[in-house]
Amino acid sequence: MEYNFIEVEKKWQKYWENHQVFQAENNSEKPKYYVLDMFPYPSGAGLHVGHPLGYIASDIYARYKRLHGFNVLHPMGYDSFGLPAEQYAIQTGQHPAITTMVNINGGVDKAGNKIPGYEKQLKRLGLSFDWSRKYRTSDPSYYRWTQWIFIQLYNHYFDNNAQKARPIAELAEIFSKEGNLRINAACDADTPQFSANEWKNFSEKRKEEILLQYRLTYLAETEVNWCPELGTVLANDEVVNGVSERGGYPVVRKKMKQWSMRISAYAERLLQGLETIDWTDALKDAQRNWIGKSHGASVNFSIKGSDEIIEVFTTRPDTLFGVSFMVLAPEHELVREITTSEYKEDVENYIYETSKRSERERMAEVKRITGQFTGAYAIHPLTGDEVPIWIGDYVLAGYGTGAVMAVPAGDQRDYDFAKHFNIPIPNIFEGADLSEGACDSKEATLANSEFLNGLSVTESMPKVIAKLEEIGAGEQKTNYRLRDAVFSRQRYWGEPFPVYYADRMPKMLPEECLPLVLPEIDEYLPTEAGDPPLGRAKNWAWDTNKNKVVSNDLIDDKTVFPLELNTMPGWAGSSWYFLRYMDANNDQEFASKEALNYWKDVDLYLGGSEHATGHLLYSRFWQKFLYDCGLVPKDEYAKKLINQGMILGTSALVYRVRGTNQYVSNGLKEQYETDPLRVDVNLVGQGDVLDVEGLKKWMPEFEDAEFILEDGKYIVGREVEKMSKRWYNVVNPDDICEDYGADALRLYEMFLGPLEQSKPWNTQGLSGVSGFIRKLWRLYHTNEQFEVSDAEPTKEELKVLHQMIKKVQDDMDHFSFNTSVSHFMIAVNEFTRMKCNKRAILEPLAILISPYAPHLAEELWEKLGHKDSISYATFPVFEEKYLQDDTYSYPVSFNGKMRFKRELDVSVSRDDVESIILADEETQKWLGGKTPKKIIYVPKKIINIVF
RNA sequence: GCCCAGGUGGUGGAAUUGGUAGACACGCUGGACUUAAAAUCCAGUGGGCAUUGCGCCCGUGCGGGUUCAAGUCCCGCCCUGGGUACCA
Repeated sequence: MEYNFIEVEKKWQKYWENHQVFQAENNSEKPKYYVLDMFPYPSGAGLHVGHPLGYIASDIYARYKRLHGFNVLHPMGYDSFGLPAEQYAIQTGQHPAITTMVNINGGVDKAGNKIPGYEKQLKRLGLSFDWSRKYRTSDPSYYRWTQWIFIQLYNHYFDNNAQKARPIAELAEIFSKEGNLRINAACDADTPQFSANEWKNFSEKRKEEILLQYRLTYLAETEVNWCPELGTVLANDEVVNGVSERGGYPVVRKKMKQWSMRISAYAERLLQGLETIDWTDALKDAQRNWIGKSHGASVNFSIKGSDEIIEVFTTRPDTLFGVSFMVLAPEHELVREITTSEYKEDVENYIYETSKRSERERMAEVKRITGQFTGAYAIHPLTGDEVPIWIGDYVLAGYGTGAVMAVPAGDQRDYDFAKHFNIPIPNIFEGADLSEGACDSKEATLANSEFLNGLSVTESMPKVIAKLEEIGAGEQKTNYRLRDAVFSRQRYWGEPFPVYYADRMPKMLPEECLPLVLPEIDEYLPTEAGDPPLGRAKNWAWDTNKNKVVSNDLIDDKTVFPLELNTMPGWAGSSWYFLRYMDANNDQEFASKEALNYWKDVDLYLGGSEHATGHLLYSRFWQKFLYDCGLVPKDEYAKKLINQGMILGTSALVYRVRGTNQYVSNGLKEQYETDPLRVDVNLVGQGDVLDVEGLKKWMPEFEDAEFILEDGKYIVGREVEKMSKRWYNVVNPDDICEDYGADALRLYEMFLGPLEQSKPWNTQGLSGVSGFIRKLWRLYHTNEQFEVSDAEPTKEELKVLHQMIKKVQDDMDHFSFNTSVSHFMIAVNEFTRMKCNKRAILEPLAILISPYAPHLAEELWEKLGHKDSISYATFPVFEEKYLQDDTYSYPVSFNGKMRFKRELDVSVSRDDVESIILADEETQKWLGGKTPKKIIYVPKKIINIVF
């Protein structure tokens, strides 16, 4: 009886579902283990073979942990709010909720395309998810808590001294006692200073405005990335190379009133926290760079004829005597104030020109130097010299203070600017040649710098900072690149903010009124007035008496107020989803204290590295905030994180002879002038042979094609590139499950190579694991009948078994799934050779392999006479004694080159080894009469003779 | 430019602390079975020289070095992939 994977896989998937085999317990005596996959967005295109790589790896680990007696939480759900479903809604009018449902459960889209259904595809892979904890971020029962967390953020501020969040009510208390002069809290840059008395005399609205400048989520006029094509703002991590990450549309800078998250307050904690978690260095580095901590000084320059001062941040305060001009960002708030009438027009023109240029244009023209003198002068704090103030777009409004002290001698950008505008370049370094460029060496010695002359960079830093502090013109300062994250999206398919506006000030809905459910609208587009799509909702007002959503007609701004029209960004729901899995069906809290304290954190988190500076930073921030509020037990939520690599496609190329409809086989293409064209990889069989008839039917353009064959076959060219529909190189896991089975797919994806590496997919390779599965099956069968013997295993058989146990265990510790698969093959080859069908070997073998090929293992387990699922069997215990050999086959090397082997007793002494080896005929041959200088003997490793 | 990861047969990769380079597979070649093909099984397969037998020489991106011994460690380069970019 050959192994029928189709039937067996169906049988066990049904069994697991019916018996809820993988349901995790929230109160268990067993130790917990939480294995999490990154939240997928269920797209209509469905899975390709690259997607399940991480799911398979995490599933193997989860199953492995169950075999070791852990209570394993291994959940799955959907990050279902987001742009693609909404873009589809704009095009077709289909509600994004329906699109999302179809994408998850399968069906047919508006254009009649068959949608495979994300969940069906996942279930076919035999993944041991606890489906009872499944949810979608677009479920009101889920986003109710996203809204709730938003309110908590709104109700807190960040105490810089304590480095933690505190209730905003405490802050108001402090203000009424001592104003804000002494408080050290994270706030907007333009927060005014006031005394207790001033505070008391502020109107209620003014007080609210000021508190808003401290809240961890706040409404403020900010410079945002506006994407006109998508009709929404985007966060920094959603903008890649000046265009939107999704769609690649241009992004421009724009000032808008938006909700923001004060993530910058947590910059230091986010940085420090990295030290405590086991994530890859690449990922930690990416986060460190994004946070961008730098040490330096803030220096205040007064302005000639003005009370205003310009504060700059510099990492090189030692070069202060080299300042020959200042540059402000065009958006800097003081620009208009300080510009002299003479330069007003030029400055206005410059600001206008800059604002027109998109981020992308600015980046593309990095080499273009632009700027404009303002006519104003700053006063150098140490020399008293007058320093001209310029504006230039190489200074970014969002970093530091949006102003720099320019030291052309020490900074290449300042140097280029000075050269371009003929500004003097005073040399402040001993013996530096400034004819070609700035001297940015940290080894330089200072000159022309008064009390710093002759000092090195490191020596002068503290001196100059001390001086600045002494005269009150500056201080030591640490700066972070990390900026607050814009949290509003002018979109429909996202969480509504639980916010209404009274007298244009935001007010939170009462917590008990959540969720605020997304309203129905007629079209998923902005309103004619330019308001976000929610502006189309007819019932989108909040009645503060009835505590419910009512018709807009009832708005009176006394008891009925308009609701917020923006929605939350895609990352809102994914910033805390890992907590919800702990208690997914709780309708009283986001998760119960008991559940949170039992599961605590994620033990293993698997996902792609593309989330390094987005999701993985935001979610750490929310976790830290919730931790500060005492709502979660850990301030880092994922102990260990692994980034799985990408599986690349292997595109198939045909070569069209230029100007004809003839296609020439790969081996002959050099004889013609050809253009390569990509064709569907599914038309290519063994040996890269193209199914010519299939190609003719595939697309009309090939219908009348002629083919120049080699050896009667058309051989395609191959190219490795990203798996993508447009390259026709997408391989669907459903097809693989159909042809080879899910177990074969699981084994093969792991066998392909190290988890973290990118590697190309090649369907041909599947025959290897497929053959292995059959071979394994045959071990348990004789003459097509299941048959195992109860005979005692031999020493040799036990050795192979225990070698495998050890290997699998070690590999698991290092997440080297690929080498385990190789080792299964080796062991099965060995047992086949030994004709071993003993229960004492085959039972543990089935358990060892069950995380990788669970369907096959369950079937064998049942045949072995077990009533329960193999998922909760006990992992075989490794015993060293079976590996111990009496002899070892030593490689004997001469000057490091291996020449022959000799079997020696492991207990033999060094002296004996030397005399045995020297007496050997082969040794004498290799020595050729010379005397050995030295004999290296490493027990159970090597013998090396040096001569 | 900066940061990170990587470079081993025709291909994917193995060699976990320096100790037999190329495990395990794919592919390819030859053979068996078959009318034939597929499937299956067996053998060979890093390159070169020799194949009359032993065998020998060269080989882990390149050039140096440390060591009895280097794919592995150190120094200097080259290349590929990813991230990031006027960050003061």
